[in-house]
Amino acid sequence: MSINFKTLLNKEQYLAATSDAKYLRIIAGAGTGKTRTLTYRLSYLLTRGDMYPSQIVAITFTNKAANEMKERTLKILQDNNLNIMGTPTLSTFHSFCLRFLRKELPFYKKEFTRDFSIADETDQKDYFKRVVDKMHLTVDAKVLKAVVSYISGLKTKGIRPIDIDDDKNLFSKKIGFSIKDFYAEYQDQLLQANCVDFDDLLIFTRDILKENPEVRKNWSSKYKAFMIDEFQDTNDLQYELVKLFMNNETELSVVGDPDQTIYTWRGANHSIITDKLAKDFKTLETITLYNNYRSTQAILDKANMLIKHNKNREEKSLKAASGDNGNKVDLIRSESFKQDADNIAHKIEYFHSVNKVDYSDIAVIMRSNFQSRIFEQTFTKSRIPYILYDATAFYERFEVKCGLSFMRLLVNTSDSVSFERCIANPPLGIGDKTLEKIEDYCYSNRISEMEFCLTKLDSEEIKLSSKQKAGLVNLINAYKNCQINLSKADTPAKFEQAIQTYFVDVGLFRFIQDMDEKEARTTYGDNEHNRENNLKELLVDFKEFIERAMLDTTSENEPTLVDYLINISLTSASDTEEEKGKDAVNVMTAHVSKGLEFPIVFITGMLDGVFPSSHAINEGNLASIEEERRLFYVAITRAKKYLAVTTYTHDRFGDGYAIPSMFLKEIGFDVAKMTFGDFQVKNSYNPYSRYGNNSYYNQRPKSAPISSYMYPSDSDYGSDEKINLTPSKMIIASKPNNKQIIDTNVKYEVGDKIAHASFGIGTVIAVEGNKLTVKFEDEAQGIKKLIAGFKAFRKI
DNA sequence: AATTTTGTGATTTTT
DNA sequence: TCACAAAATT
Repeated sequence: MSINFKTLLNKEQYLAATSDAKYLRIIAGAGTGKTRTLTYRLSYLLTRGDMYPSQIVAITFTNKAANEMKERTLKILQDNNLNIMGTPTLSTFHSFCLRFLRKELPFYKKEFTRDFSIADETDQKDYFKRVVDKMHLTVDAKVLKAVVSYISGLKTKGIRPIDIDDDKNLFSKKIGFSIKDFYAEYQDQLLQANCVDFDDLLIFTRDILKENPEVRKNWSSKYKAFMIDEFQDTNDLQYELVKLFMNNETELSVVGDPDQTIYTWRGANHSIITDKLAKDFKTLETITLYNNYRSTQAILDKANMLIKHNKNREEKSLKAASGDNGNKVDLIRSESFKQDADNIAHKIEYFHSVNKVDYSDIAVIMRSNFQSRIFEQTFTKSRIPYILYDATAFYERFEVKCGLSFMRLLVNTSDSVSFERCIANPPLGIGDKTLEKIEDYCYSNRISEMEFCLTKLDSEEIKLSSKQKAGLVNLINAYKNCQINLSKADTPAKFEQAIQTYFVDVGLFRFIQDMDEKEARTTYGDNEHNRENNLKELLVDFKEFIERAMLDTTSENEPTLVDYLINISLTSASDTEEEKGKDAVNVMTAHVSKGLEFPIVFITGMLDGVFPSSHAINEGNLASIEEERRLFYVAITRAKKYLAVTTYTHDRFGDGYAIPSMFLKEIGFDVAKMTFGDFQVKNSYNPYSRYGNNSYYNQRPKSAPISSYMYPSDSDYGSDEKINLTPSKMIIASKPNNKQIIDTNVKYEVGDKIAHASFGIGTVIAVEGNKLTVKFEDEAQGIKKLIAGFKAFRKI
């Protein structure tokens, strides 16, 4: 049996999936079946038979996308009765580099051990604060914020402290101290803590590959093909990395859509896909997918209308393959953000009860996370189940972070930020002053804070009150006890038990329970044991990880706490895999929505200063607005059958009068004609003024009845309008057992006939060791080189 | 005097 | 939810 690519894909998709071009660029507009093409391309490469699965790398934007592609590809293979030996690597750039560094970092940067931790955003802030202290600087919050964002800007570009010329640096002059020294001190702090941040994962990988030709040679020969998804959001550093991991033999295929570049603030550079790639790889072949299978023409019309306003782009417009115009796109207007949420809830209920639409087929997309709160409240009140794709992910929550800090301390004693968190929550009576003393002592004696506690607590070198000392003694006893328990643990339950005992012993559980109680008294008490439950959830999550790791037969190593901590540090908002069967409305930001699709989509809060964001408006340049426009474009193109955009007349604090987003006018909702009582909305955005002349910052009518600010309504939510919907269900792939035994016993000779999964019947025309040259009966396939022993083909 | 608790006001997007 | 300043506690 073989995969019949031709019947499963359209012409362009087929050409893209089965192309043998060494360098391939696939330009795929929204909804053109990009993921489908990519998974089939991966299946093609896996079964072509000239490389091992382990020699193929597919890079995706999120871990979730990676898992999804893995499942879908395995399903394709399974459906076609194909087995492969081993698995390809599917991961993000960051995870891929992490894998590299876990092997190489301790050898090339000797200060690090294999058990280094990864600093997330919160940790980074703490490290930056330490730098301020260490350098005896007095900087206010604003300046510090500017410094942090300046450094993170440098880091995404791959610029290190040594690359900075301080004399020429204008930023250093502006802030009055050396940014180079500050940045260098930050890196030193991380190094002391045996810790790397997200950007370091990429920078260190690049440096090691660049500085050590033998490492590069070794790693680049490991892989024969790279596939990169969402290539329009790749930055220069990531592109440099790809090239470093490639050699002259390596195949490269990339997929992207320049109109969906939404991460320029993180260095994404879409000229890589539009120009650079063709310059670096002369034989680059390009295939464009233009048939949109996702949305109705009414929705695509809006998307096309919108994106036309971007000057810096190549003309391209989306066409519905179905030819179906579909339902018109609605504009829903309300008086306030509360009413907006009510209206959306109302409409969702209508779809659910009248049109029998599953909640899970509905998405609410917003610009920023702060907009989510009202939907949580409203949906809870209206008993609409929902899943929030939260940026402050589970692992970022205070109580979870505390728990994780205690866990991190177990594997990395140098992690000083975790140490700080541990002695502050629950408080041990050690504050800034005492901590500073301990840190100074540790710094001059070149030991970590935890080592100090474990070995020097009785040495009287630092005066501690009896209470402080008792607290630390209790901590180290629990700590040592936990380490013993962990080393003895051989079942998931015992792993969990060890950590739970630890949490109880250090007083974390008691502390978190007290917090819950206090909060229950001050708030409306809708979340009585929230924090405690989250902490318990962390334990369960850990247990499940160990369980999965123990069942995973592909890994040779025993699962450890280190693996768990490393694994979760790269898990992001879009990765939160809620219970799959749960029928719930999906609430998320436009960024998170990238790559997803839903039959029904509401885009909420189309207001000046919300979408486009006030930041983009304040930056006052065309590029920022164009990026917001692309972001809105991404949001619109998520919708399959029905789309509504919403706006309201009062801003989110309820005290000012909001101006509708400029984008509404651009998609044909003529806001210029809509009056706000005594003034008319003109242009909401003026690229030459810092605060756009008509933005809501400086134009608020002082007093007028709210109702006079209502728009004339053209969208009758809840009416008997007929919506034609055919809810489509995502097919969830089951996990096949992919452990296969390579069949090396079969010997091939010239003249042997073989049957290949993708190419059909062929004849062996040459044998060289385990490499076969096969001529296929299908003229289009021609002659291919295959490796004997692959399950992709067999002797007949 | 050092530390912890309490109140207040502001918040882009994420690997 | 989080940071920061002021008040309360040890």
